[in-house]
Amino acid sequence: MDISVVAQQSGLPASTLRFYEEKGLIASVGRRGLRRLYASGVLERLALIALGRSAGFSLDEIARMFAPDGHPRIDRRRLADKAEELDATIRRLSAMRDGLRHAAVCPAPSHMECPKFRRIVRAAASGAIGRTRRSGRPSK
Amino acid sequence: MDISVVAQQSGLPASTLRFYEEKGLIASVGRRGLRRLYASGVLERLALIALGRSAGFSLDEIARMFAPDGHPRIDRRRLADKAEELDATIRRLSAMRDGLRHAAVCPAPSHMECPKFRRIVRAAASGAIGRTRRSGRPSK
DNA sequence: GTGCCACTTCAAGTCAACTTGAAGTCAAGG
DNA sequence: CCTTGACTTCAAGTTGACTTGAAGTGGCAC
Repeated sequence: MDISVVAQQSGLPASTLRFYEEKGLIASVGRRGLRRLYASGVLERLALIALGRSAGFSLDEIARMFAPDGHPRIDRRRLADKAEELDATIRRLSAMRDGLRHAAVCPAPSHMECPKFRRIVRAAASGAIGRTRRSGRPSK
Repeated sequence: MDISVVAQQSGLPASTLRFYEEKGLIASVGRRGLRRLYASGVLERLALIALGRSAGFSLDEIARMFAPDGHPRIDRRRLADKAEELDATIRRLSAMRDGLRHAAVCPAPSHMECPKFRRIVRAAASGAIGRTRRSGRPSK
């Protein structure tokens, strides 16, 4: 398969595929002239990479999850750890969501006069809610 | 208050406070020589900023939430929207967490032989689980 | 009065995951 | 055979939220 085909099938831009190859995340099976040729298995590989990204692994971490032979060698322990991590994030975000929802309908004239709002402000300040790189689309 | 006091009380490095001031997120009440002096209210302000960050607002978005007079003018609609956004993220991460948990204990000899695992791989690939900037500490 | 050192400014660096641009190559259709 | 344009490489740029470094300043304990 040509890079454009893989791009089309995977939904990733060709530049990303080249970038992933440079990073060792995927490999081409050869060249036709200068042009990369990919085996169809690369699509499953890309799906695994997408999965890892969704789960919050960095590209470097994902790269380390493939054995040198190219087969995924996924440490079950790491998965469980990441699940725990996700769970903590979920709890944090849930608290946040509930706080925002309350603030959105709170009848207090100013947010700072609402005890509930002040409580989540304190929680955020104390780091109980915690510093985070965010999820979701950058909202405008 | 001296910048070092604010740093100490807020847990933020002085460099971050200067950066926030430059961005217009906080303001000093004056100077003693070159040194910034902060009113104690800056701590509440920083708490609000921390809250906004936790909720996934960018610094620019947060800056826009303060009226020119310095008072928070938080649009309830934006809060509700952000809560919705968080909720979507939470659902996504929950699916991910469950998938990871299963994979961590799955008895299949290789992950790719487990139907459940293959299902979440497909979900990730199709973008149903979705692209994201991540939460939580960069794991080593 | 004087020396120390916490403060100051400003430019540049960092990190992750890509994207963009310029300049070059070459397989394939006409 | 020759043009076309999708590919190639490599370097540099992007974004957001800061951090770091160099060089300078001045408040305050002595």
